[in-house]
Amino acid sequence: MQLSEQEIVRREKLGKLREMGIDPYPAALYPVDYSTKQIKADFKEGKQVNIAGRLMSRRIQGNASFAELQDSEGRIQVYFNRDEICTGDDKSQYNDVYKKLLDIGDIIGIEGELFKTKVGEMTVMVKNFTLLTKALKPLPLPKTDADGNTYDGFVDPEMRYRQRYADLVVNPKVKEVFVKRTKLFNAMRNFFNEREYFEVETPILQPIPGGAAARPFITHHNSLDIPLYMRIANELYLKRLIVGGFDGVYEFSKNFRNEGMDRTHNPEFTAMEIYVAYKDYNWMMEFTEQLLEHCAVQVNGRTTSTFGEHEINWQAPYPRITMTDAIKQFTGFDITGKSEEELYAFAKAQSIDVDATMGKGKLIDEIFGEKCEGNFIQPTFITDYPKEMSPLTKEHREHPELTERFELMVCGKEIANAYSELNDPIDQRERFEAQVALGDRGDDEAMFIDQDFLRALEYGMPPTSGLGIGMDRLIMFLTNNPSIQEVLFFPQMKPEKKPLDLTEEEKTVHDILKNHEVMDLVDLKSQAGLSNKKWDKAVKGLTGKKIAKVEKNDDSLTIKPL
RNA sequence: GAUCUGGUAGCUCAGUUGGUAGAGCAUCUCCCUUUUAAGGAGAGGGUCCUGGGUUCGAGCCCCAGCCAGAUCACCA
Repeated sequence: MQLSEQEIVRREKLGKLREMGIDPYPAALYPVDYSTKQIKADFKEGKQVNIAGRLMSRRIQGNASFAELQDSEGRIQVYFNRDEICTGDDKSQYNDVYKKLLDIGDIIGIEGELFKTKVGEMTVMVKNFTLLTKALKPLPLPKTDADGNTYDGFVDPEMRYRQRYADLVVNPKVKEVFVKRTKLFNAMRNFFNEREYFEVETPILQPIPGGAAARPFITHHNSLDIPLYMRIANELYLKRLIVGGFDGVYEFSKNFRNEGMDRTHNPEFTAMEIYVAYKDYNWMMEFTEQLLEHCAVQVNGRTTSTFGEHEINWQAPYPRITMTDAIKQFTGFDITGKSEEELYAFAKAQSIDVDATMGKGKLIDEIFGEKCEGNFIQPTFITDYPKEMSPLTKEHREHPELTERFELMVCGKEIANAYSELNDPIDQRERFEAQVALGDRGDDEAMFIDQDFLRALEYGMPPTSGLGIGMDRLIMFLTNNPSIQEVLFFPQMKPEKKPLDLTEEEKTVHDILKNHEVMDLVDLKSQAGLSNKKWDKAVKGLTGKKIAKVEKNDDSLTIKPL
C-alpha cells in the first residue's frame, strides 16, 4: 500500500508511543461523565470533568496549548499546560506525548477542571489525559472562522459519500441531517403506535415481487434451488395480514429496484406502508395530512420547511384535485371517456414521448407527468387515477373508469401513494391478467400474478385503505437536500477502482509489454534484463493480477497484455 | 443512455499563446505559558485521473477510456 508522508509519520509515532509503554489502542473503558454539550449547558468554574473525544485542532505555544475536543454532541476548548499535566520533574507527558506524538484526529480522554480564559471561552484545563485511539490517517479538516465562513471544506461529493465516516466527523451539518432522519422515523412510529397500529416485518426475499410496477433484483436460493426476488414493495404481504385479522399494520421497509441511479433514485430505498381496515381513501387523506404535519413539527419544530427556493407548508388540510381536472387545468384536454388511440394522438400532439407498448393508464400517466406534476409545489392530493395504471386499487364508487387512489405531490414530486384497496378477488385476478397482457406487449415493469395473494383475498379482506410514503424523499424535503445521496448514510456508488499495485520488476516488464499486442516470451525476457528469479516472479505476478496472459503454442510461448 | 462541467500536494484550489509544477491550510524542525479560522521562522511533500496522439517540448491541444457532479431522458 502506498502511504503518504503524513501516514508514515503517524505510524512512526505509533511505534514511539509503544516504546514508551503507551498502548495506542487500550482496552479499558474510559470513565466519561460529561459531554461537551452538558459542560456548556451547566458551566461551573472549577468543576471536575472526565470527557472523551477526538482532537480537532491544536494551537501550541511553547509550554501551553489550546486544542479542541469533539464528541458526539459538539466541541469544547481544552487547555494543555506543561506544569499542570506534569507536576513532577518528568515533563515527557507534555513535551513528547502531547506535543510530538499526538495528532489531530486522535481520540483521547481528558480529566480536567473547568475555567474561562481571559477572552471568556469555556475551557477544560487538562490535569491528565489518556490516548484512547491513535488515528493513522489525517482527517480532511475544514476550518471555520468567527463569521462562520468555512475554509478548505471537505466538499467533493464522491469522497464524502465514499468516506461518510470522515464526512460525519468533519461536517457537523451532515450529522444533523441524519439526526432529523431518525426523528422523522420516530415521529411516524409514535403517531401510528398512539393509534394502536401494529408494526410488523415481512419478507425481503420473495418468490414473486409484487405491489409495484418496477424491475426487481433477482437472486437464487441454493437449497431450494429457486429464484428469489428482492422486495420492491411490501403491499401484498401487509394486506395478507389485514386478511389475518389485524386492524392496522405498518412497516418501514427497505425496497430494492433494479433501475437507474440519479439524485432521486438509489437502488435500495426506504418506504413506509400502512394498511388500516374499515377505512377508505377519503379517510386516508385526512390521516396523511395530519401525519405529515405532525412529522414536520417533530423534525423541524415548525409546520413549514424550506426546499430550495420553496417554502413548503405542511399544515393540514391540503388541497385536493382529481387527475382528470389536473390534466384539464394544465392542458385543456378532457381525458374522460377517451380511447387509447385518442390519448395516444393527444400525447403525440403535445410532443410527449410515448410508444405503442403503452396502455391507456400509462399514456395518461405520461401526460400527467409531463404537463402537470411539476406544477404542484405545496402539498396537494391528486385523486382518482385511471383504472389501467392502478391494478391494486378499488374501482371508484361513482366512476367505473377510475380508481379510489390518491398521490400526494410536493415540489412537483410524488411522496405518498394511497388507495381504497381492491379486495374483490375476482376483479383482482382480472387486473393481474391485464398486467400480464401489458407485459406481453413489452412493459418490463408489469406485475406478476401472485396466486397466493389471490387466495388470501378469497378468504375475504375487509374494506381497507393503504398508504405508502417514500421516506427518503420526505426527508429530502424536510432537510432541504435536493439529492437522495445526502440523506442516505451510504448511497450506492460504483466500485472504487483499485489502483494497480506493481512491484519494480513487474513495472519494468509491463512497461515493455504494454506497447505490444503480443510478444514472444523469450524476447521479452531479454529486453527486461532481469535475473531468472526476478523474471519468473515478475511474470507470475503480472499473470496472477490478470494484467498479462501467457499462451502456449506448438513450439513457443507468447505473452500478451490484457 | 445523451449533453455539459470537473479530476493538479493530506485538504481546498490557482496554473498565462504549449516552455524547469504554485498558494493557503495540514505535515516536519526550531522558537514561544490564556489563544479565538490562522503565534513566528524555516523545510519537506506531486504517476498533474488513465492510455494513446500532435509537438523539439503537453498539466494545458486532439482522440479513447475511468470516476464524479449537474441537466435531460428513463423510472416511483
